[in-house]
Amino acid sequence: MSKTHQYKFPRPALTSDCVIFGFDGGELKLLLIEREKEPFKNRWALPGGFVFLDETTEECAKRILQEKAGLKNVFIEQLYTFSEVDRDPRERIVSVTYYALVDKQHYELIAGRDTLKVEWFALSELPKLAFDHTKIVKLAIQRLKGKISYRPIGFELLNEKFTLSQLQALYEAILEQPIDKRNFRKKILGMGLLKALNEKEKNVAHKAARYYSFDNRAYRELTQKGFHFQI
Amino acid sequence: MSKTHQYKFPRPALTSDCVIFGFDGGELKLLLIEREKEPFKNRWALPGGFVFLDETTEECAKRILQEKAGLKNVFIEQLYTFSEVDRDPRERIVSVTYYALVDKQHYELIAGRDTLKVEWFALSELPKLAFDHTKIVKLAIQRLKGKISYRPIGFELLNEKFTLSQLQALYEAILEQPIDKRNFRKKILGMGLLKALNEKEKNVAHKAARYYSFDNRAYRELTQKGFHFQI
DNA sequence: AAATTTTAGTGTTCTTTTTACACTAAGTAC
DNA sequence: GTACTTAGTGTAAAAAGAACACTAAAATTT
Repeated sequence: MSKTHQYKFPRPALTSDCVIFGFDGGELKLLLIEREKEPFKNRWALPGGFVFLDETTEECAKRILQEKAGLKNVFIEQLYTFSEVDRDPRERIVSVTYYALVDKQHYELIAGRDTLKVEWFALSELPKLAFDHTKIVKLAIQRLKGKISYRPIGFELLNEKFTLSQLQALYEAILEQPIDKRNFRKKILGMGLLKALNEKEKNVAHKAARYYSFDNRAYRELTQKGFHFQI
Repeated sequence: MSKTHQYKFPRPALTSDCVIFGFDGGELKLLLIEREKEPFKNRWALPGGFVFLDETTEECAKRILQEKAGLKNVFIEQLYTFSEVDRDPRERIVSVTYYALVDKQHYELIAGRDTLKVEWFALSELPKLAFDHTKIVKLAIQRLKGKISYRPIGFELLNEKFTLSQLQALYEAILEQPIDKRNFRKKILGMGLLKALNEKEKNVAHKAARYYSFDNRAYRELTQKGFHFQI
């Protein structure tokens, strides 16, 4: 990359912010960090940071997830780019935002390693957020709600093996509406995307449910044949 | 905005590029401009330009549409942010892309006003594009194809008044599949989103079709009541 | 060890939506 | 006024979605 053609325009700074979703079996949660510095010192915020010259915005988002929340190998997808001129009081900052879906249980312990204060908040009990982060979160929720029905991304929020009841509870939490158990099972099993495992729940005070896992390979094959996931 | 907190990181340049869709009654078209300078001199490209400090990326995209293609008051929506490190051979450039839907007929004359060479290309006959613009176009087509069915954005590609056959032809072109005439009419009229005008086609060598217009007000009201557009 | 509590797991009927399909009407060109 | 072309219309069959209630199995309590 030669410097000879460098553009002279003053440039907005470029950051990446992440909306991190988790699911605890009953409710959707968001991972937030507490800001240590001004502006918005001590306010909760989305983890974010500046995009370096040698990384894509997605790589940046993944780096931030790792550095600020201890999350690794996580599903992320671009959400939207926010560019309001006054979104940061210090200077012009454009943010390419991502949303991440993580298996909360799997990461709970790792999340504390960094020195920052990191906490899960129920969507219904979000604190006031720094910058325009509330707006970003709202869009992320809307996107997740829209996408969960026609793309099999919900599995990213669950353990690799899960029961059908857990899966249903997840859909009910995200869509914010009850789903008929029999119809749900009929539909999801009818797609042929779930592998029934020879394993059941243990130490539950009721009939133990069978575990299933998402069959990624089958999904790819079906998709090629024109199949469309739809809950 | 004080300069005291300015970040020292070297910054990617930020641009905005626009994928402009038009419809000529039979086929989807794309508006491209020919590059006057290196790199990719004389190659066709998406209109684009640098984001200034005092404008959002969306305002930038609208400015570019106006400056480079003579388009004004156009429907645009953010597509995706492309940030591959090597997408421009000169230096690191991140591009926030938009797609625009325009009534091609309405703008045909104005488009030539700028000094740049500007031309409509059928999607099936796109030339080799500069930079990663082919990738951007592919994503835009995919997005349009996905969105046209559940958001009433197709009307942006038609004149304010249109016949049902024109509307159907548009859907068939975008979805790349034939649609049954009677079922299409039943569905679209059943939504109550079209105002039947007291006006018919003129100078056509066959039965003249009635004109309709999209009823934006009805759409907003229905949407509030939980209605979901769906073709 | 019997009874209680709790969630897992299963089919059928009715309703709604989607699909498939063919003829008459109205305008212009010749 | 005949030919040509596209507009405009309804019904029946198939598929998908919605509504609904009981038995099975595990741990806990009595």
